[in-house]
Amino acid sequence: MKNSQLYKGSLNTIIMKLLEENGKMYGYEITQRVKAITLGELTITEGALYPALHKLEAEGLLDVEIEKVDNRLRKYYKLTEKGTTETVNRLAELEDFIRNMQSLVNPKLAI
Amino acid sequence: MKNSQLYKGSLNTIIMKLLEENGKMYGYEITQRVKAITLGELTITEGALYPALHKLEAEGLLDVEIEKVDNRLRKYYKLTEKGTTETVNRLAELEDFIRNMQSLVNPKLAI
DNA sequence: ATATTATGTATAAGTTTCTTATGTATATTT
DNA sequence: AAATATACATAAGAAACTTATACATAATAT
Repeated sequence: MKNSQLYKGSLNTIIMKLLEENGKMYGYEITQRVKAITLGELTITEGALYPALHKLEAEGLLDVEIEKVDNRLRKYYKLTEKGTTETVNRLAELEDFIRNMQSLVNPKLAI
Repeated sequence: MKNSQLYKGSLNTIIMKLLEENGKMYGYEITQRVKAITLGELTITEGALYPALHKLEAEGLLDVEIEKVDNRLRKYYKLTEKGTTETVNRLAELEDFIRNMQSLVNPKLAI
C-alpha cells in the first residue's frame, strides 16, 4: 500500500525466491511471509499478487495444486523445472541490480 | 534497453542522487554517467529520462537552466530546496528497499 | 565527399506492473 | 451479532517504462 515505487518490478523475483526456499506456498501465505520478513514494511496486495501468480503459471514457471483445508480453498504454487532455472537468473539480476544501485548512491563504497 | 524490470521505479531516485552529488547536470550527461558507473549494465533511454526530468521539474523538485555549448542546446537541471529535502527521503527509502530485498533473498545475512 | 556515430532534446503509442476498489466465501474472535 | 482473519479473484485506472520516431549539430570513419 504505502510501498515506495522502488518495489515495482520486484514482485516476481520475490515470489520465485520464496518458492525456491519453501518448496510450495499459497498466495495468502506469501503475503504474510513477506510482511513478516520485512517487519511490516512491504505489504503485497491481492490485486498485485494473484495476477502475478497466474502469469508465472501461464509462462510455465509455476505449477499449481489445489487443496482444501478447514473447508477453505488453497492454491499451492511451486516452481517448475523451468521456473527453478529462471529463478537462478532472476536472483543474479537482483544482485546486479542491488550492486548497481549501491554504486550509484554510495560511490565511496562501490565494490 | 536490456535492463531488468527491477530498475522500474528507481529512475527518479537515481536522477536526484546524481544531481545532489554533482550540483547540476544535463540529460545526456546523466545517461552517460549512469552507464559509466554501472559499467554499461544500466542504460537509461531518452524515452524514460526526458519525461522523468520534466515531471520532477513540474513537481518543483528540479530547476532548469538552458545553455548553448558548441552551438548545441543543453538543459542543466539542479535540485530545488524542496528537491534537496525530498532527495534525503528518497535515499532513505532506497536504503530500506535494498535492506528488505536482501532480507527476502538472503535470510541468513539479514541484519 | 559522404555516411555513420556521437551529442543533445523531445514526444507519441503501446506495454507492463502496479493500486484501488469490489466481489465471493468460510472460520474465528470480539 | 459484528468484526476480523483467512483465502481466492478480477476490473478499472494510474504510473513508469519501452520502442519508435523526430529534429538538429559536431565529429569521425570510409
